[in-house]
Amino acid sequence: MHVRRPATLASLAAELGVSRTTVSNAYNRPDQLSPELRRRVLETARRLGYPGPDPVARSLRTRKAGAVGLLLTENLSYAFRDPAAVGFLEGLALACEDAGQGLLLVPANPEREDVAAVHRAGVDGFVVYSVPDDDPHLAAVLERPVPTVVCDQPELDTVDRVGIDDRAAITQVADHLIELGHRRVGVVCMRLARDRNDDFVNAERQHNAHFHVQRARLEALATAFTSANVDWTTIPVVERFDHNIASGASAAAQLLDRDPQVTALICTSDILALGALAEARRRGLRVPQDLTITGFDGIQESERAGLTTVRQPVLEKGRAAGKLLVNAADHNRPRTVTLSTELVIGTTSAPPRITEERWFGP
Amino acid sequence: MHVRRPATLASLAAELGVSRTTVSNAYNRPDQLSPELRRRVLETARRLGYPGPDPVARSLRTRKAGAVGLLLTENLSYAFRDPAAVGFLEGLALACEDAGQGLLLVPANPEREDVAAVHRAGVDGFVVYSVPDDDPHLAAVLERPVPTVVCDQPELDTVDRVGIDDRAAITQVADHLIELGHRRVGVVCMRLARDRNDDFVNAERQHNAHFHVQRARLEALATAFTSANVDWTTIPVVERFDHNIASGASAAAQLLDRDPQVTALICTSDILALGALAEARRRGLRVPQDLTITGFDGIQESERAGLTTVRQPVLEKGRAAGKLLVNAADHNRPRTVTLSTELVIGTTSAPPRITEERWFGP
DNA sequence: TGGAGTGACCGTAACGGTCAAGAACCAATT
DNA sequence: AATTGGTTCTTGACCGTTACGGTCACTCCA
Repeated sequence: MHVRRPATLASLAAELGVSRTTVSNAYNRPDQLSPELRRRVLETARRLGYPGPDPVARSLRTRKAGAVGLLLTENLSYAFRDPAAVGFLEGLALACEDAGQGLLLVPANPEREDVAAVHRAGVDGFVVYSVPDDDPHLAAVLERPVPTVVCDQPELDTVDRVGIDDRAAITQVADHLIELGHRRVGVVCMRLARDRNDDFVNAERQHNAHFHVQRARLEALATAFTSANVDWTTIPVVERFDHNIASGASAAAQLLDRDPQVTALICTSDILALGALAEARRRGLRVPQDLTITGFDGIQESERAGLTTVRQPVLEKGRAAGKLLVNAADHNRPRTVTLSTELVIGTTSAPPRITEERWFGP
Repeated sequence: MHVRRPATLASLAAELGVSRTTVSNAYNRPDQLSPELRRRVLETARRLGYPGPDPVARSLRTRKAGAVGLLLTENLSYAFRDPAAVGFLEGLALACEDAGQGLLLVPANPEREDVAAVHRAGVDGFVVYSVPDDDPHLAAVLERPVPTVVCDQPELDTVDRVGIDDRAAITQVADHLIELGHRRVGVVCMRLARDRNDDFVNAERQHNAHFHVQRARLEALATAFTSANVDWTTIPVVERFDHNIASGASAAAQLLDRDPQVTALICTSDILALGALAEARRRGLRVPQDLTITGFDGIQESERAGLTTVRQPVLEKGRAAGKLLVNAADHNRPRTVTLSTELVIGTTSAPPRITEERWFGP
C-alpha cells in the first residue's frame, strides 16, 4: 500500500475512521462538525500531505468551474500591445475578481484552426472579444452550453452583447471632418477578415467584412460622406492585417502615394492613427495644416499626441462584459449593453489646405 | 424521462446502443471506430444537443486541466497599467499558447486574504509573479501538488525560479552615478511589504522588506554607496505603496522637500521615475543639469523620455516562466533561469551640479 | 486448416469529490 | 416517559468522463 499515492479525501477519512463527508465538511462547512474533530482532520491532512479537496473533482460535482473564459482570436501579441485591448482586459479581470471568478485566457491561436482548446476550457461562461464573425472558435463557444457575452461583435440572438454604437461614433468623426471642409479623404482600417490583405479594399470586401466593428465603421463612413455628396467609391480605403504603429505608417504611405491630394486620413484605431502621424512627419507633412488625421479608441498615447479621436470606455466595456456574465441568470432574452462614446477634438484636425478648386466650406 | 436533462456521453451511448467508450472515441480517437459509426455518433450528438465531452469530467479523469494559473497579488489595475507587468503577461501568454495551455488569472485580491481562489483553481501548475514572500496566496500555491515557477521572488528550494540579477543590475546604476560624482542621492522605491507605508523607510524596514526584488535592490545600493564611502544610513529612501506615476511624483516631492540638496534620484522602477521626472519639471528643476533621475525596467515610455535605466527582458521573463512550467517533468532539483539586463544611459543622468563643497569627481 | 494479426468495439473501474437524507446521541421541554 | 430540537456524523447516490484490458469477428498466409 505504500505506493505513495497522493492522499485523497477518502484515504484521509479512512485514516481517521470518519466518513468522507465529514472530511469534506472540515474544509467547506466548519460549522458542521466539532472544532475538535476538525482540528484532528486538518492535522492529519497536514501529516499525510493532503492538499485539500481537488478543485477539478469539486467542479465536476458542483457544476461550477469558478472561472470565465476569454476568447480573443487576435494574435496575442497584438492584444497585449494594444492599449485598448489591455484596458478591456483590465476591466474584465476586475469584474471577475470582484465576483471571485478566475479569468481563463483560452489559447485560440488564429493560425491553426484548432478548436479543441475551446472544448477543453473548464469555465462557467465565455467572453468573446472582437473576433471575426465567421471564426470557428466563436462557433465552438456558441455550442458550449454556458452563458456567453460577445463584445464588439454583431448581435446574436442567443447571447448577451456589449459594445458601443460604432456607427454613431464614427459618424461624429465624419461630420466633424465634413464640417471642416474635407471632401477628399482616405481611410485606414484594421483587418476586415481572417485572410491577410494589406492593400486597398474594394466595395465587395468592405461589404463582406467579417469584423463587425470595422464593417460598421466603414458603412457609417460611407453613409456620412454620401450624404455630403461625396462619392464613397472614390474614397480609398486601405486595410492592414497587423495592428501596430508600423502598419498604420505603411498604410498611410500607401494611401498618400496613391492619392497625394487627400486632405484627411480617417483611421479606425488610434494605433493606426499614430502610425499615420509618424508617416506624415516622415514626409514633412504638417499635421493638421497639410493633413488631418483622426483615430478611434481614445488611448492614452493618442491623448498625449493630441489626436482627434473617439474616446470609448474600454475598461468599462470589459467590466460590463464581466458583470453580464456573472449574473447571467434569470433573463430569457439576450441583453445588450451599449456604452457611450465621445468625440475628442485634438490638434490633428483642421480645415484642409486650400488648393485649386477644392474648397466648399460649411 | 423528458426532464430535458442535458445529454451526456452515457445517454448518447444508450440512445445509439453503443458503449460510452465508443462515443468517447468518436471525439477523441477517430481512428478507433469506423467512419460510418462515427458519423452516426456525431449526428446523434447534434440531434440530442450533446455539446461534446464535458471538459471538467475529462480533466478529472485525465488528471490534466490544460491550464496554467497565474498568481499576481498586486492590485490588478496596477498590474495592467504597468507596462513591465503587461510585457511579462504577454510573454507568459505566448508560451502558454504555444503549448496549447490556457492561462488562468487567479482572483487573488490582496485586500481580503481569501486563499480559497488558489484552492479552487483547476490548473496543472502555477506561475507566481512578484508577490510578497510572506503572502498567504503564495503559501497556498506552494501547498498545491503542482509544479510552480516563481518570478522575481526569492529562491525557494522546491520550485523553479525566473528572474534577473537585481543586485548586479542596480549596482550598475549606482556605479554609473558614483562615477558621475553623485554622493548625495535619494531613493524612491516600490512598496516593501504588505502594509502601506507611503513615507521614508528606516533601516529595519529595508532589511525586513518582503518584496524580494525591492530588498535586493536596496541592499545592493547600500553596498555600492558604502563602497564609495557614502554612509548609507544618511541616504533617504522613500517608499510608495501604489505603483503609478502620481506615486513617483509625490515620492520625489517628499524626498526633495526633506533634502533639497540631493543631486540624483534613484527610482526602482521606470513608472516611479517618470513620476519623479514630472515632479522635477513641476519644480522647474532641469534634468539632468539640476537633478539626475534613473529608473528600472526599460519600458517603452521611459525610452521615449530618454530615461537612464536598466532594461530587463520582461517578455522573455514571462516566456521563460511558461516554458519552465510546460516542461516541468523529469528534473529533480529546482531550476533557475536568470536573464540578463542592460544599463541604458539616457539623457536624465549627468554629473551633479557643482555647489558648495560637494564635488569629488572621479 | 490453423494460427497470427488486425480493426472495431465493449465492460469495468476508477477519477475525487459533494449532496440530500437520515441516524445516533444528548439536553431540554412537555 | 415521551417529544422536540439541535448537533454531529454517516450512508449511498451521483457528477461525466477516460484508462485499461479485454473480446470478437474477420482476413491473411503458409
